[in-house]
Amino acid sequence: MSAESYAASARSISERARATPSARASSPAPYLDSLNPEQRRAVEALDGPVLVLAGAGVGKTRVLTTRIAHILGRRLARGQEILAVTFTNKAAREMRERIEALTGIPDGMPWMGTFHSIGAKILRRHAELVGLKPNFTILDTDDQLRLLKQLLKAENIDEKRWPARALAGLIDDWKNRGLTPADVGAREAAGFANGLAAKLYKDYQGRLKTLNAVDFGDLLLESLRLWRENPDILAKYQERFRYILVDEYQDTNAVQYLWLRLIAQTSRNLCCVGDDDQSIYGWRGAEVENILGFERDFPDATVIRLERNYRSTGHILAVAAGLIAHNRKRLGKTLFTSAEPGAKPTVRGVHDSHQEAREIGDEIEAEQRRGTSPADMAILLRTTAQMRAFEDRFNEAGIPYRIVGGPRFYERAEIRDALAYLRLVAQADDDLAFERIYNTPRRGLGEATLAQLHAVARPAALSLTHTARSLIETDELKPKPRQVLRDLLADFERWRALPGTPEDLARVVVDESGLVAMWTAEKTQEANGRLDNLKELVRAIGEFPTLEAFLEHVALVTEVQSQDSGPRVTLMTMHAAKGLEFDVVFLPGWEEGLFPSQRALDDNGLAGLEEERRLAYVGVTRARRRAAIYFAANRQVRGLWQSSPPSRFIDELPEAHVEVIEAADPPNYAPASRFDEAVFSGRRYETPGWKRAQERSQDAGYRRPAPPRVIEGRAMALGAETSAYRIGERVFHQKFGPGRVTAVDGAKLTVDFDKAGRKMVLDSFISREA
DNA sequence: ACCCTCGCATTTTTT
DNA sequence: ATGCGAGGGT
Repeated sequence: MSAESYAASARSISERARATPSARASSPAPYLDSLNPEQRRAVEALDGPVLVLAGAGVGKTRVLTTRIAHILGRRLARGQEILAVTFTNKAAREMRERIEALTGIPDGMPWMGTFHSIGAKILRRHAELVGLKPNFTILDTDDQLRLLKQLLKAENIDEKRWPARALAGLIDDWKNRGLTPADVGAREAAGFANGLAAKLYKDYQGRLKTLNAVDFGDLLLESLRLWRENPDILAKYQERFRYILVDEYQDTNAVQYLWLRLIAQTSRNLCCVGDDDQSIYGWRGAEVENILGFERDFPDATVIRLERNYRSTGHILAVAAGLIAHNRKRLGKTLFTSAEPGAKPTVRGVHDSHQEAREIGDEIEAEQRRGTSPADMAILLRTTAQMRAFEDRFNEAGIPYRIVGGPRFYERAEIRDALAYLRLVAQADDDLAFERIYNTPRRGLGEATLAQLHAVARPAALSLTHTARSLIETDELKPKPRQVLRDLLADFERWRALPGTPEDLARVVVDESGLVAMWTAEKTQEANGRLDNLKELVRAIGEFPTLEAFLEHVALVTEVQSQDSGPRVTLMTMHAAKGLEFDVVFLPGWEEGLFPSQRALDDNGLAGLEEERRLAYVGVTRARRRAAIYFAANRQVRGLWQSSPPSRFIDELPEAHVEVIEAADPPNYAPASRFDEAVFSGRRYETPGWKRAQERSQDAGYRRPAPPRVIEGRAMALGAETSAYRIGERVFHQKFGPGRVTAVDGAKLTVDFDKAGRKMVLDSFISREA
């Protein structure tokens, strides 16, 4: 039985009667003509499982959107019968827009979205079946951590030794792998708090249920459980989704894989698009192996490779290919292009992160003079911490920039406070929201009052709001907190009864809650920004029909669409850049320890290194016509200056396609001569010659690089054999002022300060008295 | 209850 | 550098 007829047999006669004739009658679609043969095959292979291996820049999104348009155009399914999952909201939005443009139908694809948003949608429909109410709250990381901290405290576990963050990571990992508390064995849990982790996980899930809440992982795990435990409901969804498309398939984790396999069982019309070379989310549970699993689970799958690159010029592509060829674990794809070779990607060593920012700023200005719009340029970084240097420099130089990712709007304290108020308006039983704001702004309610509330609420399994309502009618509470609490509850009652739009409500709540007054009172630059953010929040709510819709959006969508004011250079992490492209791409920070990240290497060895290399591949392949790589000899990390050798990835680039830019003038050696050695180590890449470098990287493997040498600050000071200071010498300390050395113990000095008396200090904080 | 200071760890990356 | 929790003073 073919997949199509199998699917068809599950549909009603009238449905089939309606769909069939017009499907055959539709005219050859003009949108197919502009596709290359492979793309066209990927679009037209509608029957049965399809795996599309799509390299960078091969028109992947185009294939996905055209495929959907094709399904719709041939009337094989209606929009609501197509399930299309992406990983990011950005990708979902883009695909939605492109399909609307192709079909002219707005909102035609209700089941297009991220795994998480679709999971949430399904879960809300059948919440009772997994022990939730339909209006359940989706916890963010912050709520989650606070909850876990409470649990750790309850178990008397030392939070210093076993941080809540680590437990959150563990639970997240289990959920990504599809493990419920019952599935977590002793061995799995042994690594945390002497095996208590399994119990904590169980307690955590219990608390979530009482709170009528889920976390991110639950959106998938619980919808999977829902399907598994309710075959009738599963069957409905299996019949509904006649076509399933998955973007960025290489990033799926175990649950997502099971989820897809289950829902696609009936129609078998599952089309997964992915690129093993761009798998960069292993750290959050993604399993590239799912690509291999696809062919195992669907042996009849059609596999289509898209290898013609339309994005980058020849040299850029060659550099990317040469780099990724160092990975062993690949399915192997060869990208090619008929575009011009173009300019060779450049490699440039600089003295430090400041020079790096300055040079790139200058290059951006030069490009602008040549007619490149700032909007067509991007700086792609390994970590968000690297952004600071560029922001500072660009502000100085007046270069317009925007940050994608970075500190998220909805995670800012002032926004989360306001959101907590709104959550409580929407749902009085949201205890985590209650705990967040019951004393924000300060209103004289403290630990003691909260403890009293908990003492009553816990055993009775009642919410804090509910408990507070009854407690204020008794004499349990002291008069003052009692009155304050009464007022607070009255505020919420009033707000809940308020007529008007969600935006009106938000404006009133933000104002009457005292949040605006709280920040206005601060009168700092920062507080002003926070007030602006609150205004922005109110404005954002205006775009939603109901408060509930807005809160759902906030939980699932992390970024906020910034109103564009002119073209800007984009500043973002390489992770955030996946799927995007720019004319000119700057890639700073290619240093050992930073990129590849030491952490990735330490935690995951060769696999970690290969993932880092894929990230480098993603970075380079974002560029259409120019890629510029930089490494700095010196970089400030957590306040300390560190010196690192250039990234091994630089030595792995194919020499013939790279232009090495030698510093015209030796870098500026200021401020002190002790940087000299580090500066020269930055030039190492030119000396040994590319050949040796290539050979070295051939036998691949994971070499542990020399750890970064800290050349200023504590680490060095502690390691120093003897101090440069002598007993009796006059010295000056930033905080304690002038004094005289009375004893030397390695780097530790005992100093009699003129004002502060005798102190033990480190010599690195001391200078000779002027 | 609130404020301040100090010591300490911390940070890759995101739905 | 920054941010959090602990501890002590008001």
